[in-house]
Amino acid sequence: MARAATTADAFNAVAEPRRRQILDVLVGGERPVNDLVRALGVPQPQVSKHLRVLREVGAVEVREEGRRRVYRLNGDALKPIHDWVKPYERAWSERFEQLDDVLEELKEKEDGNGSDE
Amino acid sequence: MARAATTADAFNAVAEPRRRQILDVLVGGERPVNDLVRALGVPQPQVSKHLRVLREVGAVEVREEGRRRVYRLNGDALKPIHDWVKPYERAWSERFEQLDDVLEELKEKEDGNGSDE
DNA sequence: TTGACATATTCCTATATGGGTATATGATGT
DNA sequence: ACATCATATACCCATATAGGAATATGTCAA
Repeated sequence: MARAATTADAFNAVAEPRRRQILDVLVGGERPVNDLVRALGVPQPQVSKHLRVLREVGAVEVREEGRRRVYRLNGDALKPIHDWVKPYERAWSERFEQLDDVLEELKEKEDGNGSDE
Repeated sequence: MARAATTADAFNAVAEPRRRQILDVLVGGERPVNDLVRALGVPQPQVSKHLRVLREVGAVEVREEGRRRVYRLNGDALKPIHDWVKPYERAWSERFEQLDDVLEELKEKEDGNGSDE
């Protein structure tokens, strides 16, 4: 089997740097395709193709406005990524390390006295 | 050009569900390969291959212990993902939406009086 | 209608993939 | 030395890709 499709889920969709870049631009508000083309400095067909992928995973939505299509962010689609990576935060967060120290201390104290409950 | 290598960065590495699963197991503490094989219910060669990818992006580290290799998590490698996705949190967070309401209110108040500075 | 503009789609190609299966490497105990 | 356990690697294959280039689709303005 090959790799999962880029459109399989948000994880696969945002694995591509250009697509993250597009989303980063759209955080600043909705934009027509041409704005994105200029912002990324990438040929228009590629931008359209990336937008298709983002659309398919629900990360962006389109609105037709005359001859242009205005894309807007739909951050909800990224929630699974956030939720998944969140627990790993403790690995690099000072605050969590300090919390770990406190918990360690409590545990030692508990181990000290045999009284239970 | 083809898709970026799975070993290109953490984003590409964790796009594969099995690899996220492996990391999720390792959050609970270091484990030899065989434990992972049983935990995932996947043939051993596949687990070893996924571990290779995770090693190459720095998401796990190995320790040799007799004839087994004990893998442990290195959450730091996932920080870029967390950092990237964090700003999108406001899209689904109630708390941020409420903050947005407050800011909106402040903005309207400011628009009301023409006094500047 | 015609031409310019905005966007999407199609066709091409090299490439890396994940799964399956078999085998290599290396350590352990007897 | 040997069989066994633990892990990694090699090989094969179908598949989806990202980029490039060309073109289709659709809208506006004169």
